Amino acid sequence: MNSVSIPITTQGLQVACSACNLRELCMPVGLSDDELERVDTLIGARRKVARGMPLYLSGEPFQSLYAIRTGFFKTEVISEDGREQVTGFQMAGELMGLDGIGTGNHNCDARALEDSEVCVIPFNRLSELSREIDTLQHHFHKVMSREIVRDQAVMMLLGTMRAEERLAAFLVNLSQRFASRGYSATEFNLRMTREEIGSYLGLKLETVSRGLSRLQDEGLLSVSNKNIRIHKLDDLKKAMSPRC
Amino acid sequence: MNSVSIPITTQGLQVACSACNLRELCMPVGLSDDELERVDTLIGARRKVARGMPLYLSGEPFQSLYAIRTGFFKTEVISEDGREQVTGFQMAGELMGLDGIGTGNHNCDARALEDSEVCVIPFNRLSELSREIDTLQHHFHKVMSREIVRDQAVMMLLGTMRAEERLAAFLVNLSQRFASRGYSATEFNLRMTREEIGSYLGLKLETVSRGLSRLQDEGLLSVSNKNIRIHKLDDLKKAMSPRC
DNA sequence: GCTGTTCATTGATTGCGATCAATGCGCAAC
DNA sequence: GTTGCGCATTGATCGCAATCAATGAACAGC
Repeated sequence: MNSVSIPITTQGLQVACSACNLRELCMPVGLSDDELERVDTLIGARRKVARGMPLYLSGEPFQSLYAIRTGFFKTEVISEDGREQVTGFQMAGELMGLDGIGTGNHNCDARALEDSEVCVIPFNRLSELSREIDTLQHHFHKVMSREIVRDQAVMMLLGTMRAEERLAAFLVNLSQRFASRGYSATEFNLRMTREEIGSYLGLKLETVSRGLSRLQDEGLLSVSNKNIRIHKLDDLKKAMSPRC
Repeated sequence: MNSVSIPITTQGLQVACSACNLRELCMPVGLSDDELERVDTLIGARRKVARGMPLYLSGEPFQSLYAIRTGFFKTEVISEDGREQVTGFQMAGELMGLDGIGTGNHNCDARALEDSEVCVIPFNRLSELSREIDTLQHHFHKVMSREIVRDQAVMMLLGTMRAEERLAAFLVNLSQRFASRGYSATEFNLRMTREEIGSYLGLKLETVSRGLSRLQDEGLLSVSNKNIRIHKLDDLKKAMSPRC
């Protein structure tokens, strides 16, 4: 039935995009069979990244984008004066490396928070192909635009929200992203430390810890180390707003 | 000598991109004459926006990008619970509206801070043309990527910097952008109110006011209402780092 | 000219989150 | 099992920026 050839890489068996279970997340819909086959040629190789290891580092020459197949990443910016800021947490189906296009070098570090695997997408090939396939071009533009909107939402969070509101917003966001991948919206394991959460949310790790305890005391959720169990998702959403 | 036809719009005389003095800022370099001519056809029309008026509002259908020809804009996000956050200030040569591509609707409000004029770039046309002209495609991708990097820098600012450091970073950034447009790096007029600066930097307007007074007391600059005169640009850059 | 409004500055006080500090838990190495 | 280390929690205190409040300056409209 499926006549698409499955390329083999040194990493092992290659799963073509057309057969990937993350297809709805990273690929545009509405491609013809012919187009799908060409998009399959986009993926240069797979790459495994062990927990704690970098996918790329700031300053490295930018060549490729990366689509996460399995695992969990963080991206962080380190300023000249040594300050670190986690700028995002990425999970399966999400695209990394967009920040490198502008300068030709990566502008942040990307590190695996657990053993992970990514699809390497040579940017040259993507550019070529998106010139030929309208749908792919538009999809790519959408992905970049959504990244900008996401960043603006984080700016709003950092600029206007109080510690507990930030925490609630963070958890609700994670919940939704797990849910859209078919996992439970109400129970999941955090892959990052309190310190990394704090960096992302502009808080100290102690404040994150206290905030989680507080949400637990209010009965909205249970925390056990990295395990989160949300009891009242609606109330948690309300806790994102002031004067809850 | 110049055989490019100059289209006329209802707004008055059209200046073609190829003849625009902002060309280095918004257009890719290295286009052939033929390509330049086609890029000239990108601009649908000009549009004047009076001070205080919106260029677009959140929720409106996204059709076009806008390149600022003259003037000054702010973009702001308004959350469901009514919180406002200024996400950026834009000046001549910069592109607005990228946030609308992802959803097909604008995701923030864009308002003129002074009487301004923009070039309207229908997104459909840009997509088509960037499929034909590699250089244009790559330039557009770079612009989007730089926007992402810029947003990450703001996240760093909001997440890790203290009030006075934020203010210094803000002023240094403005200074550089004025300088790259041929204006003075050390004297300029702010187009935005203290409240708008505060919203952008995650501070209250009083804190902005105090911070400026403090920088003035330290002899780094002079403030007179909206007029800023920087005396020690190097020291101001140092004030962006902790323990100055 | 005066009046009203918006914006900016400055002072006094409060409160949230950072900092400092100590304890406890979980997990890997041996 | 024991040791050691990283991570999380909780308490006490401090400091910066938010808040409250009042005054002053700039500017548009009448």
